[in-house]
This record gives sequence, structure tokens and C-alpha cells, in this order.
Amino acid sequence: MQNRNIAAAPSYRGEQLLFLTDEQLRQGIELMFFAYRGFTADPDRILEDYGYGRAHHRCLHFVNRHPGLTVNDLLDILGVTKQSLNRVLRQLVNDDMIESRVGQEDRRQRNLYLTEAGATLEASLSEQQRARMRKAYMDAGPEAVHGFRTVLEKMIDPELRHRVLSLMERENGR
Amino acid sequence: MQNRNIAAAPSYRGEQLLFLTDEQLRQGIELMFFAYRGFTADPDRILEDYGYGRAHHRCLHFVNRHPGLTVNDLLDILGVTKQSLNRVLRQLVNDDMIESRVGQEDRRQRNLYLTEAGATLEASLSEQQRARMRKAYMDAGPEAVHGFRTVLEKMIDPELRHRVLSLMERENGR
DNA sequence: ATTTTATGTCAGCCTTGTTGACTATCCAAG
DNA sequence: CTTGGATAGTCAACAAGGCTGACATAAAAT
Repeated sequence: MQNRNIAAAPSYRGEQLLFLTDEQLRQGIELMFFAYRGFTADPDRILEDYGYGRAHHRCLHFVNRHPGLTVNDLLDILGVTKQSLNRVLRQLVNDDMIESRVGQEDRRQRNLYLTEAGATLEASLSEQQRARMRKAYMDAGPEAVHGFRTVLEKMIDPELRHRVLSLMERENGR
Repeated sequence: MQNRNIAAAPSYRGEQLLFLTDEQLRQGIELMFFAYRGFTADPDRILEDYGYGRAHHRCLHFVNRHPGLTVNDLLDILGVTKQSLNRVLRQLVNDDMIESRVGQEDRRQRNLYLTEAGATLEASLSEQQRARMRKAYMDAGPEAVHGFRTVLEKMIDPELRHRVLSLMERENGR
């Protein structure tokens, strides 16, 4: 099924523009929808046991990825309101999953770190998700993975990409 | 940035297993998260004007794709409870976006169709999303698109894929 | 000293998930 | 033919997690 329309497109090696029918684009849209469901299904099951949702998972993920990041950084990354984030963050801090330390240079800021329990939970969530991603990558092969990453990159909001990249630069510069 | 890790992998033409670090997999995970946000951003803005959410969009999309499908079909596709779907569906029917006709063979069933207004709204939502998808596809090139589709396919829950495919078969057989 | 910034919190609203109880219809066994 | 079970859909009430707005506090910047 997944090859039918691509095969129907002329000039597979694209010196020419892609032959993009609405049908092909709509299939891509559905693919995103269904794949994202699969992508979140495994962690969702674990989170349920803790009474957490995807919002908690996202916090754990990004705090793990960028230890010591501030609440504001997280707000920028997640693109939610601080009230919404705070509710989730408060739970995670109360549950001793995330530690919130007062900033050293700027004492208004709170630097966020995973506790041991938080790291454990994050690892189990991530493990499931990486397993599915790894399987998809292996089944699809390296060239497909490269294409996958290329297309997804292009779909990200340019402004968001800029914000995330500048966060990573800032980290590298420390 | 998106090429760095792929380039670092040995054996690009994969007779050998991919060299998949956790870092690469985590990057894929983040890519899914950020790309999905971009993917839904445009329709979200339009939906707001109507007081609708993504659930309404999904209904309009699939009713457009499969005119006459039943509520149960839609439940299978969307993977939510019927109560949750029904609320959204009721709004769309009341707002004269979707028509719900009593089934001819089985009068318990309701066959769903877009009204003219519904088709118009669906078109404007889809137009935005297709534009972004088209741009990403064009920028990335046909080979990348092929890889994108291949990987996403692998990420879908097998059971879900089966259900959706059997729906499409049933339609072709009418 | 005043203003701005970073964060936290309260209240209240909306969408969209959930479960449970209910109605209408179909079908099959007695 | 009727009755009982399965199926399709609807209604009601609740929870998670988005949102806005208002406000408090502490620290930094001016």
C-alpha cells in the first residue's frame, strides 16, 4: 500500500518536481495521525499507572534531555501556558520525580533536574518509545530513516525550531 | 543538524544493522513531537473560529474520506469511546456540518456524510494542512518522502492498520 | 526607588477523554 | 411469535489538561 502512489509518481529521482496529488498529501496526513497514535501508545500505558498524562511525560523527557533547564525554557519548548505547565510540574515535584533548585546566578529562576525516581520513570517511558522507534527504523532501513528525519524537520514550525536550537547552543556554550 | 548522526552511522546502504544510538532515537522522538505540533498548528487556528477542536477536524476528515461510513467505523478509526465521539458528532450534526442518515439495511446504523457547509470547512482545514505537507515534501524531495512514509507506516499499531485497511477493502467491494 | 522579569498560585472555562446507564434495532432460539 | 441477547447509538456526569485573567513574591535591572 505505501508504495503504490510513490510508484505512480513520475521521475522518482527528483530532478523534476514531485507529482503531488491531493490524495497523496491526504495519505501523508493520515499517516501522521495514525503514526503519532502508535508513537504515544506505549508510554501512555505506563503513565496511567502513575496517574500521569502526556504532559508529565513531556516534562520528564525534556528535563532529562536538558538537566538544569529553567521553567521558562520548558515553557518555550512545550508551547503551553505557565499555569498549565505549573500544575503538572507541581505534581512531579511533590511526587519527588523532579527537583526544582533555586538558580545560582539568577535566584528568580528554578533549575529543574530529575530525581532518581524521576530518572527511573523517564527511562522506562523512553525505553518503550525507543523500542518502537528502533524497530521502525530497523524495518525501514537507513535511507528511509534519513528521509523520515528530513521531512519531519521541514514540518516543524520555523520559529519553534529556532527557539529549540538556541537553547541547545546555549547549553553547549556552558 | 539532521544529517550529522546519519552521516556518522557506518554502512549507509544497510546490508548491516543500523548504528542506532539512544541519542539518535531520542532525536527521532523529539522530531515526532515537534513535527506533530507544526502539523496541527494551521488547522487549530481555523477550528478556533468555529469553537471546534481537533476531534471535530478528525471527524470531518474521515467522513470526507469515507462518505457514508457508520459511527462504529469512525470509532474504530479514531480509537476513542463512542460517548466521546458522539458529543463531537452531535455538535457537527446540529451545526449542519455532517448529515446522519439512518442505515438502509440496518436501521440501527447511522451513515455519515458531509453537508455542503461541512465540505467547505473540511476543505479549508485540509487546504492548510496539505499546503504545509506539500511544502515539506517539495523541500525534502521524493526519496525523502518515500522514506518518511515507510518509517511512519512501521510506527502504526499493527492492529489499527489492519482495521483501517479492512474498512477500505469493504468500501472498494461496494 | 521604580520597573521589569521569573516564577508560582488561585479561580474558572473549554475540549475531549473516560465510565455507566439507557433506548432502539436486529437476530436467533425456543 | 415472542423473548432474550447482541449490536448501534445516545445521554449524563466526571477528570485531565489545555486555556485566560488576576495577583503575589522575589530578584534583577534601570
